[in-house]
Amino acid sequence: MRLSRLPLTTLKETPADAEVMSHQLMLRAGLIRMLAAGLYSWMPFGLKVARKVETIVREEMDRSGAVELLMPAVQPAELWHESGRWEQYGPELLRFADRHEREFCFGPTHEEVITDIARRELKSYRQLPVNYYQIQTKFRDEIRPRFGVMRAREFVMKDAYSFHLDSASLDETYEEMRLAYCRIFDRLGLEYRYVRADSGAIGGALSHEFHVLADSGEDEIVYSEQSDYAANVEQAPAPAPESPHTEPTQELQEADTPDQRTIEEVSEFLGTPPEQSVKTLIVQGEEDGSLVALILRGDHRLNAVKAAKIEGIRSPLCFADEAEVRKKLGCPVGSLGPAGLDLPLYVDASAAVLSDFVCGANREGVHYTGVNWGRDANPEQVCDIRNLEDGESSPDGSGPVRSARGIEVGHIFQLGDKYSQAMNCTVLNPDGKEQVVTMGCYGIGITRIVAAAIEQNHDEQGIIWPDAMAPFSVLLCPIGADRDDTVRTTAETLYQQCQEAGIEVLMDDRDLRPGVMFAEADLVGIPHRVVISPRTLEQGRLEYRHRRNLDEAEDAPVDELLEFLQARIAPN
RNA sequence: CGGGGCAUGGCGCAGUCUGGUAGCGCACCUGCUUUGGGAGCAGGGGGUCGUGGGUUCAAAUCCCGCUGCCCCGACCA
Repeated sequence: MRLSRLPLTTLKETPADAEVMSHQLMLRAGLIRMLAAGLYSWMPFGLKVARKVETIVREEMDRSGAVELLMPAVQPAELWHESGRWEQYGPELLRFADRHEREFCFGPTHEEVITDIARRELKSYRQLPVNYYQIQTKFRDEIRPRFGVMRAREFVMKDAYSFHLDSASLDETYEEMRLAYCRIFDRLGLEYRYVRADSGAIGGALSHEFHVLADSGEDEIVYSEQSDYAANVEQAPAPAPESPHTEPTQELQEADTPDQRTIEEVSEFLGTPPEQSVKTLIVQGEEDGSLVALILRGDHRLNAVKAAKIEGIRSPLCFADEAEVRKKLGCPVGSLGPAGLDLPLYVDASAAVLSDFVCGANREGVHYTGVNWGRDANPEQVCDIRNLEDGESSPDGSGPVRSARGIEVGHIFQLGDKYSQAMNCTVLNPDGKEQVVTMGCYGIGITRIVAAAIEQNHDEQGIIWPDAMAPFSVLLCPIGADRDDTVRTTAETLYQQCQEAGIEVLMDDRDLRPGVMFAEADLVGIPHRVVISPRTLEQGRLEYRHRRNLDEAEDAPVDELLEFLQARIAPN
C-alpha cells in the first residue's frame, strides 16, 4: 500500500482523556477513533492489525478441530428467559424492543443461542464432541468503559462452545483449547501466563484465564517460580498462618489517636507495626439491610472475590458507605474495630491468630491496644478473605510466589450442564436414552489483544509491533524522491518486488521531510524499515533498521533486498 | 450507579474569578525557501464557546435545567 493513498492522520499531541499508553498510541497512530463512550471506529491501520490477530486465532481454532459459524448479534429475550439470565444479567445487557414490542438484546455472549442451535442440530452422541466458534462483535454496557478498546462496550471476541457426552470428553477439548490458546499467544509474540481463575458469573467448575503481562493490567496474578502454579489473586488461597494463636499478655487499653485514621497513621502514631493491628471493613450482609464486619491484619489486602463467596456476605461484595457506617455504628470508618462491635465478625485466618493487637475502639479518635480474641471479641467465622502477596508461599508448596499485573485476553471454562440443563439440550446416548450434554466455553478478546500488545511493546517513540501483528511487515522510506529520480525509481522497483514476493509492504510516497517521515514511522511501529536516499544509494546500498533497535542501522543490498528482508521477517 | 472534574475550530489549551468586538500552539490550504529525525518566512480557511432557559444595555464569562465526556470505587474478553 502507498501512504499517499491512505489519509493517515497522526497526532503529535496526546489526547487529554487517554489514560493508558496503548490508548494514547492507538489514537496518535490513527488506529482507532472514538465515536462515543466505549465505542470505537477501527481505522485502516488498526483494522489491519485486528485482522492479523483474527487470522491467527482462526487458524489455530481450525487446527484444534473447532468449526466456525456465525450467530446473530441480536438475540431474542425468550432464550435468555429460558436460561434465567434475562433476570440475572443486569444492566450490562443492552436490551431493546423491535417495532412489534418484542424484546431483544445485543449479545454480550452466546451461550443461549449456541445451546439453542445445539439442541436442534445434535440428536446423537455420535455427533459429539463438537466445538463451534465464531468471531463477532459483542456489546456489554459496561458501567465504566475505559482505556480505549481495552475495556470498550463494543468489542470483537472469538467465542467457542463445545458439547460433550461426558466430562472426560470435555476435559479433552478443554485441554485442546488450552494448547490452542498457548499456540495463539506464542504466535502473536506476546508474553503471557495462563492461570487458574475464578469462574465468576458464567458458572461452572474449572476455569483458566490467559493474561498478557503488563503493568497497566487490571488484574493481579500470582505465580510460582519453582513450579507451573499460577492463579488470579482473586482465587489464590492465602497460606495458613505459621504461628498459632498465643495467649494474651496485655490488658485491653484505650489510646487516644486524634486524627489518625489509616493503618499507617495509627501504627506510626502508636509505634506498633501494621501487622500487629487489625483493619475492619463493613460490607453488606446477605440479608437486606444487614451489615457484617470483615477483619484483616493491618498489612493485608481484602480479596473481594473470596469474601463474596462466604455465606452470610452479600455477593457481589458491597461496601457500606461512610454515612451508613456513621449512622449505624456511630463512628467514622477509620475508627472501627472488632472489640465491642455489634456485628458478625468474619475474621481472616491471619488476623485470627494475633494477640495483643491494635484496633479501632469504635469511637472517633480512640483505638484499643492489647486486644485479644476470645476475651475482647469473638469471630463469627474464621476464613480466608485476603490476597496472597508477593513473596508468600505458593499454595502448591513450591516456594514463594511472584505477583504481576496482567490483562485478561482469554478465558476458558468448563460450563458443565448449566445451560444444557436449563434449555433441555440432550442427545441420545449409546443406550438410546436422552442425556443432557455437558459444555465448555472459550473466549478470546480480539480487539483487547491489540491494545494489550501495545502495552507490552512500545517505547517513547511509539508502537513496536510484533511481526505477527504488524499492519505491514516492511516500510519503504524514500527520501527526496521528488528531487532525485534514482531514489524514486529505486523505491518504485523495490516496492514492486516486495509486492510480487508477497511481502506486506508500505511505501511512504508522500514526499515528506525526513524528520516527519521517521517520526511517523516510529509512531506506527512497522517492524522493518528500509530507507532509500541519495546518500546511501550513491554507494549502492540501502539503510535497514528494525523498529526494536532504532540505533542499529544495517547496510542492505539494493540488488538482493528481498533475500535480505526475508531473512529478517519472522515466519508466521 | 455513587463520588469528583471537564465541555471554547480537527487536536492540546488560555480567556470565566472581576460580563464589553473569541485568542495561542499543533494540524489544514497557497506560495517561496529548506530537505537524514515532527523546518523557516509570508499569506489563508475554519469556532451559533456542548445544549435549553434566565439575569443584563451587553453573556464563553453570572444563575438554573439538561446532555456528553473523563477520572476514582463494585463487573468482564
